[in-house]
Amino acid sequence: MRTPSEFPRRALPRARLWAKHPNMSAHKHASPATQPHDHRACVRHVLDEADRLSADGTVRFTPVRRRTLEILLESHTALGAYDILKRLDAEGFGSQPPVAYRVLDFLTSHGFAHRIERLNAFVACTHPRKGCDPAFMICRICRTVAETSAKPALSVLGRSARGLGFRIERTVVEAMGLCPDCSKSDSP
Amino acid sequence: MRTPSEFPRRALPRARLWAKHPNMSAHKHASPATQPHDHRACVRHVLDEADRLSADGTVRFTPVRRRTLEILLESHTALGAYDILKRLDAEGFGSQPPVAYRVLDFLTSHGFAHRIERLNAFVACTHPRKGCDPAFMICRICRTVAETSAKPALSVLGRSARGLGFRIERTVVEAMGLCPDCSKSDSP
DNA sequence: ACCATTCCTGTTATCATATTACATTCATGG
DNA sequence: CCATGAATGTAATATGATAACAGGAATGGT
Repeated sequence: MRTPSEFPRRALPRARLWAKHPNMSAHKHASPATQPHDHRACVRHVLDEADRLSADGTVRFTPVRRRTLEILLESHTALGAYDILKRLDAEGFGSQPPVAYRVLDFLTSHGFAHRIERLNAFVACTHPRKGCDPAFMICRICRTVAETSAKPALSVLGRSARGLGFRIERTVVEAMGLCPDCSKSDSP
Repeated sequence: MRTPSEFPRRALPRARLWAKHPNMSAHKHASPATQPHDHRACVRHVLDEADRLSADGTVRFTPVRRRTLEILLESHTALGAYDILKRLDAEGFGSQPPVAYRVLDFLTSHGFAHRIERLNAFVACTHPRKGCDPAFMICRICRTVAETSAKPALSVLGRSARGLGFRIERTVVEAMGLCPDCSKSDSP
């Protein structure tokens, strides 16, 4: 196994990599994936947030973790765990499935990424914060994923759940269909 | 390969097994899975519907198909494709994955069963009819699945989709949590 | 500075879920 | 009675996910 010092993948000083006690604060939503936007700013925005949280909390953004987030952020499309694993392996990280799954578990449980159940795949969260109750629109052609809020939909569902005595802990809302671009090419 | 005549699994006369041109009609919802109900009636209700559709339409309810539906109907819990396959194999049907996946594909595409994305598993639909836009409440302990309508939630989501130029074709709404029973045992 | 603890990373092996490709059977309709 | 297409069957393989365990690195106490 190689030593971490062989992987100076990022410009950040080591000290900023390790931190504790996160305090995720809400902020304005980023532009949705399907809308034209300044993607470099969009990426920087998320990474800055990650660094900020790293700097003040229990969230430890290690090299693999941060690199994986960067990979996910390259596009707003869903990537499978093995796609990510291939990338990480090629860059000198571990080559075995648990490497990818552990990182993805970290990212999703801290709100930096979401799992798309329908695709068994993952996307970066473009507005990382707690309790974001996301709903996704997934393009069945290009796998682009646009994230919106499921809050209004969930309030309706919650009422129905209470009627049944069911206690909801988490809800998956995923709409499959065509993004604006693919919608044009697929049919009039 | 054994001949079909070796498998007189059902009491129905052969003639009723094959039919064409379905005409699924809506009817009242069955009692939700988490509520106490007459399950024998609940099962009969669905199978009668299947037979009725078999009798007048393109829907061909072959032995494996009908048997699989019966298996799914035994409980309101989600079964994996391989669980079902094991059962079918034991009863003399094929033993390879495509057997199960094809049947499940038939059942889901005709509205007799639903795929639960979160569990990679399947449940019988207790009120088979077209365009039912289901939402599910899934117990994370006993895997019981209660089906309700996602219509109200979807109308909200649809508005958001139109705003993004996204064309929704199908929506997955799955709430994970605790059913009334497991809710009691898990915590006060 | 040293050690203990804990978290993180890595490995091998295995399991679970799903599909492709192709052969055979059977109901149906000419 | 045969042609056709749908349904069923098989083997082989792809894809997704976890269990179990070993070594390394940061942290905290002394």
